[in-house]
Amino acid sequence: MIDLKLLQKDFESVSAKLIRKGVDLALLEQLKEKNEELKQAKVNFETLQAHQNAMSKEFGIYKREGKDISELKARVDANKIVIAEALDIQRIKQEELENIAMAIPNIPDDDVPDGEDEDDNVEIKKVLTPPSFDFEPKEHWELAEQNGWIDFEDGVKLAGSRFSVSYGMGAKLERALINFMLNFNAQRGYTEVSVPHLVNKRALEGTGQLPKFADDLYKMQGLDLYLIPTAEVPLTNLFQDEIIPEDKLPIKMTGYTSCFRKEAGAAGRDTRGMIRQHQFHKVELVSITKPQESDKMFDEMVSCASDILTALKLPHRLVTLCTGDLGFGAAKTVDIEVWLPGQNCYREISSISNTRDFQARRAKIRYKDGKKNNLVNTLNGSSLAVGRTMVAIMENFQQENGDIKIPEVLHPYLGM
RNA sequence: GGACAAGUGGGUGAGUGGCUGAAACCACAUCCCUGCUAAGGAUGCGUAGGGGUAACCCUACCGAGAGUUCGAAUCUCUCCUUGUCCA
Repeated sequence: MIDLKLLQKDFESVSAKLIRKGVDLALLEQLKEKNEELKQAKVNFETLQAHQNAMSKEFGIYKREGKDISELKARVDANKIVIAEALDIQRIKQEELENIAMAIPNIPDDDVPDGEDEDDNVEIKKVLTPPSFDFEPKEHWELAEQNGWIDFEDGVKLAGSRFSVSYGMGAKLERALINFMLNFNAQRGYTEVSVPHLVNKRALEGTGQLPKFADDLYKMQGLDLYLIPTAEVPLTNLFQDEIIPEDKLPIKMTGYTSCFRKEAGAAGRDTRGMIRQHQFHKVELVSITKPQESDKMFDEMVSCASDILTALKLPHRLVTLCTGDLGFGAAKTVDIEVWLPGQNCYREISSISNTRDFQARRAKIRYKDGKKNNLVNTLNGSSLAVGRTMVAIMENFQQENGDIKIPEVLHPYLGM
């Protein structure tokens, strides 16, 4: 959630920044107005309540002194009705405000480039050179089927389209990649955490998936439980409502989970293969820092993800997302795109975001800054999406006969 | 799944209707004192929101929500969590 105080105080600059991200000015003006109205309603209610409390105190004194209370009671009773009304108004205002505020995205950082969509993202650098082939490189689904690694039909049989089943070396490679990535992250100081794959509504509100993106989530029927779309949700919400001692910061976590996404609105995109699945494996990084340290942490996380690809000898590039492509909760995002020879293009394999205090405000994650409690900054990033890493390995290391060379760093994990 | 019990501030823990935002102790912070030795003393110490230049004042919060009452940590109901016993 954005800082309503800041919006109130500095409407011009906050709204200008949000307009860059495509937020309607009228909506922001409405938000500001609602905020004022709520404040008014609160002051009104609290004044009445204070009056009521004072009278109730008198009551005690009257009783002790044996005085007649009927006149006082009449006054108190009358006030009660007024209070109830004032409280109702306050509640309605509160609800109206929240409905708007929870749907406003994060304020983009000043150095985020303007743009409409992914075409306007800005490349930071390329790492490693894409391989050249003296034959026509195949796409991963062809290689996956030819090697017997992945069966897409079996996924359909069990669940439906956009599910797949891995076999033999395909399944082993998944497991090897997860282990390799977790160990890699651990070496960089990230504590491995194993979390539930189901979370409640509060957690999803905390990280910003709800209320706005309910259609992308799988919900358990009749229960307040959702399948997680990313480990970012449970990892970040581990600290929901917590006041973290200053010396515990920064907190660096890594975790592997399956991720579940309905992919609503993605119809027709990447329907073949395993680029876009309803269920996929991902190793995630989540960090919690003081505000002044989050930029440094952000760079560190980008490097961590990039270095994993380098260790796997996979060519990739780093791009800064433009305002139009930036996610709901992110102030800044760097995507890592891996080279896919079969598709002859770079495709997203990791996304690292600094949400600043956007999630912290929603999830009430704070730290003690000397005497005061301050909101922390939360960051998250994939390191990496396992399925897409498999795709990259297949396409980059394919031989003319369809065989695939396994990257050396994975050999120990595969008993090779 | 059933029965019973419990859920209070960083921790332990008191508190069964008003003088309790909450005793006491511990921890913590600042200051003071001191050669009789892991000492003593003073003060401070929850969170969120709002008002005031400020001293300060107001509102809410004792697992969550609803209710009774002029007034609830304290009574009632529902839910959640934990513990113990049973299946």
